[in-house]
Amino acid sequence: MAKFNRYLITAALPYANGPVHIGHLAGCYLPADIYVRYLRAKKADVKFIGGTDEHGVPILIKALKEGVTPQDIVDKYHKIISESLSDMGISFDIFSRTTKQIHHETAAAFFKKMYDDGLFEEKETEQFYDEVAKVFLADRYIVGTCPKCGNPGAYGDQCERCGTSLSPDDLISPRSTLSDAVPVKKKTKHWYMPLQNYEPFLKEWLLEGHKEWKNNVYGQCKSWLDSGLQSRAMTRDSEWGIKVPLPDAEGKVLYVWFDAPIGYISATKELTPHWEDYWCKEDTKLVHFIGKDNIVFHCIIFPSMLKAHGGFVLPENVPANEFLNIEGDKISTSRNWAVWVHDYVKDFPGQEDIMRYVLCATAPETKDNDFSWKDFQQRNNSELTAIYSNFVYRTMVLVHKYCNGKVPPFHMDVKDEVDDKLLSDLLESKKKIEDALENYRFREALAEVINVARLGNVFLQGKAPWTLAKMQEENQKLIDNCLHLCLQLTANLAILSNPFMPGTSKKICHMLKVVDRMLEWENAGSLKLVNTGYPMREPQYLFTNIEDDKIQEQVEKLHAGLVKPVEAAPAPEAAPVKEDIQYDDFAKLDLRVGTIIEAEKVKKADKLLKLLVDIGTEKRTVVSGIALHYSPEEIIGKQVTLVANLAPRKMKGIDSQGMILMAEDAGGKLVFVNPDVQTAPGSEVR
RNA sequence: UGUGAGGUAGAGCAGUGGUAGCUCGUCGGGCUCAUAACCCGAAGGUCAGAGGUUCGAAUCCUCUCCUCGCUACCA
Repeated sequence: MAKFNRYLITAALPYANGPVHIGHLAGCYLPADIYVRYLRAKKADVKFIGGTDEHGVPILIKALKEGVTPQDIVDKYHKIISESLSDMGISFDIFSRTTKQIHHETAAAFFKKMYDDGLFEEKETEQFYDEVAKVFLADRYIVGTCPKCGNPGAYGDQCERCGTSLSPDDLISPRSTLSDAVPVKKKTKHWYMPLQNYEPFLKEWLLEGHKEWKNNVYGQCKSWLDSGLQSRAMTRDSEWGIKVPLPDAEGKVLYVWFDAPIGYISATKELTPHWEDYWCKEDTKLVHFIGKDNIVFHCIIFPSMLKAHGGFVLPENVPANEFLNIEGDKISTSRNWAVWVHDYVKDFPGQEDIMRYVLCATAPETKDNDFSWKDFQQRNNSELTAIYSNFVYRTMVLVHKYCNGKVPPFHMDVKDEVDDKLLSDLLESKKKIEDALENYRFREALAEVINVARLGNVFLQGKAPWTLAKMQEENQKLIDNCLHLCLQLTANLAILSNPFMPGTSKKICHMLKVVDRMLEWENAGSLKLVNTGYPMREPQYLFTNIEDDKIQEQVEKLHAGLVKPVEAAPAPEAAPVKEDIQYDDFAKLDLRVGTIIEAEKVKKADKLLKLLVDIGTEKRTVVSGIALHYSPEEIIGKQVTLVANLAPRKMKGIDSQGMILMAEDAGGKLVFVNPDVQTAPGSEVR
């Protein structure tokens, strides 16, 4: 740590088109805040930067749909998001927004510098355009029928049903999601950043220089670099965003992923005139806290931008977390499967520390993790209440009972090895916590904090002052020593848990009547935090048990809020009937009834089943794309209709001798077309 | 399709070649200052599966299975 004289900590800018949920907290805001509070307690020079990301197409679209301006949307969500985060004690030094003037200027200047240095490629391409809504459409905003699986709700970049990567050109009957118009191709010019030019730099800086990064982050970056980078457009056609600062750039804005990370710089500028100390001096440690969805932008693209522009420090680490699930299911804002932060602070006022604790304890640090209300209750009741709060409470009660509510003296003459052990255990825990925090292992650090409370309970149990008190006069010295140490340990707990649960630490300070300055990290491990003879306040509970009904209420609320997916997307009308054919055309088809006698999945193909079909005279091997609708076991013995004279075709190396007829509904569900009753295999269909 | 991360006791995790560990939960005991809280103890695991290297494998190699992500114009 000696290498660095100041810290610049950023947390991903939440996108201002909706509120934040606990997945956001667990993924980046909470770990960032814990890290920052720890650094502040160490009296480090640190700035904690955040803000809302307010540009981009989704905001524009949301505004169009709601009939308001994009500014209305971002104003609304900036307010909700910043209040939610501040309610949870996320202690940004500044929480800015990318629609601010200072950011527009900073981002535009950044772009201009790169442009002037000749670092962009100018390319003209054809993009899809919605002539009704008068906007260019990202692939995502075009829907149509998937050519592979027939899903009528496939997006222009991917079909979510069969997982195929698509381009809008592949879609059958593409439509704009905005206006339903048929997209047309239109020429447009953009500025591309040739990321491939930065490969040598990235390989050396990241792959060679930062092997200590988390597995998930490092692996992801290595995967990108190994497969080779390519040019990426840094501008978009849109009215909502930062205008491209060039003369011939009407209707062009910066790509949100170009402007958003520059938001960290703009916000620092807004915060302090000394912003350059944090961004441009080599002895600054820059750390980006993000969720795993942001890895490439923060580890590949933004560092390349910083390098290209020149004069900026590069991130020292990017400790991205994985995703948090809720009650076993992915968080989904569109289905409203989420625990919203603004709901939590309303339903559990003054109990932010419980959620901070639970989210840190179950944070998805190495893999996706699950949040459940049952777990929330259990951790509160058995860890925070039973171990932590209870230790502090019983200490306070005993001090009031046997020591008149004042810090008892410590008598050196009756000190024993158990007392010494307590101190050495405490120092060891402190070291473990520091080590874990400095290496972004927040779960581990927090577990060790609880362990300190556990040490207290073991100590208290072993000394049993309530037993000593049966002969209080002769044992007073022993009682004093025990409770003196328990009080010092309580004060230590306040320091050690402060980064995680600042509200709780404050409560302890209040009870012990000490000033907040005691919470400075260098005081941890000291046994001189409260002074002999000093009176304490009345005991108070730091945490109380949460009853089943309160948890039940939350679970019900979660399920009640769940929005059922709209059945089969915007159910398109049945496909129009094709043009007439003559009987002879039809007669060319040889359709037979067959019985499936064997079925197995085709390896390395999600959708294919290999079938053996008995058509009386022979048995045919047929590969059919029905694996998503039928399992092999359930179809053996079923009768089907087979196109028997279809030219054989190899699929996945298997010769498919025919095709099974399927009926498909508007939602894309496939069912067999088969005889009404069992019919002899080989029967002709006409 | 390729690729990244992950798969260890009922749950959540640690463990990179040498007797499988921690927390919660469960069960038994102790204590009574404390919020049915605390303390002590026990049960519970063919370390996803198969094969290989090794005196020895959760750990190294190969293959397979499962979960989640990425695959470049969603942010």
